[in-house]
Amino acid sequence: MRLEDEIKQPTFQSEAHKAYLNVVYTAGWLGQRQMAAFKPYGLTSPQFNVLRILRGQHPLPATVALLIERMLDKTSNASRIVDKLEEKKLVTRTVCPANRRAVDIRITEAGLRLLRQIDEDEHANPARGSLDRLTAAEQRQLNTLLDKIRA
Amino acid sequence: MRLEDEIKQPTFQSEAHKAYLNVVYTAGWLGQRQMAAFKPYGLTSPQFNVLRILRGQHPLPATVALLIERMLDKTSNASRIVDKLEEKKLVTRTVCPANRRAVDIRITEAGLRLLRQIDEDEHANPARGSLDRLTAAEQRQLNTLLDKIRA
DNA sequence: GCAAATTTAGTGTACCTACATTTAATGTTG
DNA sequence: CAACATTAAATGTAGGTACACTAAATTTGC
Repeated sequence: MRLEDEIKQPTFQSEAHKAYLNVVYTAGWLGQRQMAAFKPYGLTSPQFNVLRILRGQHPLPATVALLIERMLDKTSNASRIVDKLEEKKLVTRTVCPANRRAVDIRITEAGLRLLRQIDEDEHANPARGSLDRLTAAEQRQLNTLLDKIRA
Repeated sequence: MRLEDEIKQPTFQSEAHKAYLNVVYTAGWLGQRQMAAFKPYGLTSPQFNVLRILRGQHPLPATVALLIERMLDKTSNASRIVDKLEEKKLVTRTVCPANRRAVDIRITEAGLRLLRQIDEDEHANPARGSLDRLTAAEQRQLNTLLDKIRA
């Protein structure tokens, strides 16, 4: 759907301004769909993303610093997201023996089971599926353009 | 900068998945820059966006419903954003005489002055300027691709 | 070897989003 | 016109982001 119609704005100052609003609006649009998709599993998007990073490390632990490095949102508060996951018994936290400042965070069996269940549900992530509306060439083009914005 | 490097992930499941992450990551990247740019003026991004909508309506009032319709984030809580702007005397709220359920929201002179000041500062919005790294043709291409994602 | 700097997490506060619920005014309809 | 439904905004609560600050462990440098 055209951005003009979605935010009821018939014209924009410039194509650049429209592109700016379009990136921000589209990310929000995708984010809302992702949030709704994870809700049945009792997870938020940031919680899901942290769990995925931990699965990627498994069976090695991750530290808070490693999570931040790999998260989409660098300023998100990984500590508090891990708090929520720990309350739900999806991760464990233990002081790192080699460096007692750091904390070893590990995904639990329950966490792995939950991710497996989400993976198996084809409808679990309609947000990611939206990208299939683009051809492979268009997806590459989009990646190139976005990388260029952040040059 | 390449997404791979920004989130320290050497490969992705698919080009579609990478494109998905790229849209979300780039929007966050732009959002952080916008937020930092408005900070010196004591505004947050949603507050700025609401002020701009109100200036667009000026001297006519807007209702909360109209703000939501035009905001980038449809589920944001316009009422509470208007609360903050009202505290700062940048907008006024009066019960709409024609429909006493609705509230007429208007930008004040102080609000108009603040927006003028931000407009005049060329460095006020580095986020929007990032889009100038794309050529006009690329900006159009990006808009087309993003609109297609939300088809 | 010890004082100072740095690193690693965690905390406090303000603001925001997501979503359900509430309150009041207005429409609708038998 | 009274009962019910709908509309417009506000509120309550849980979780998240932005950013400054704190506390503890470790590293660095004299």
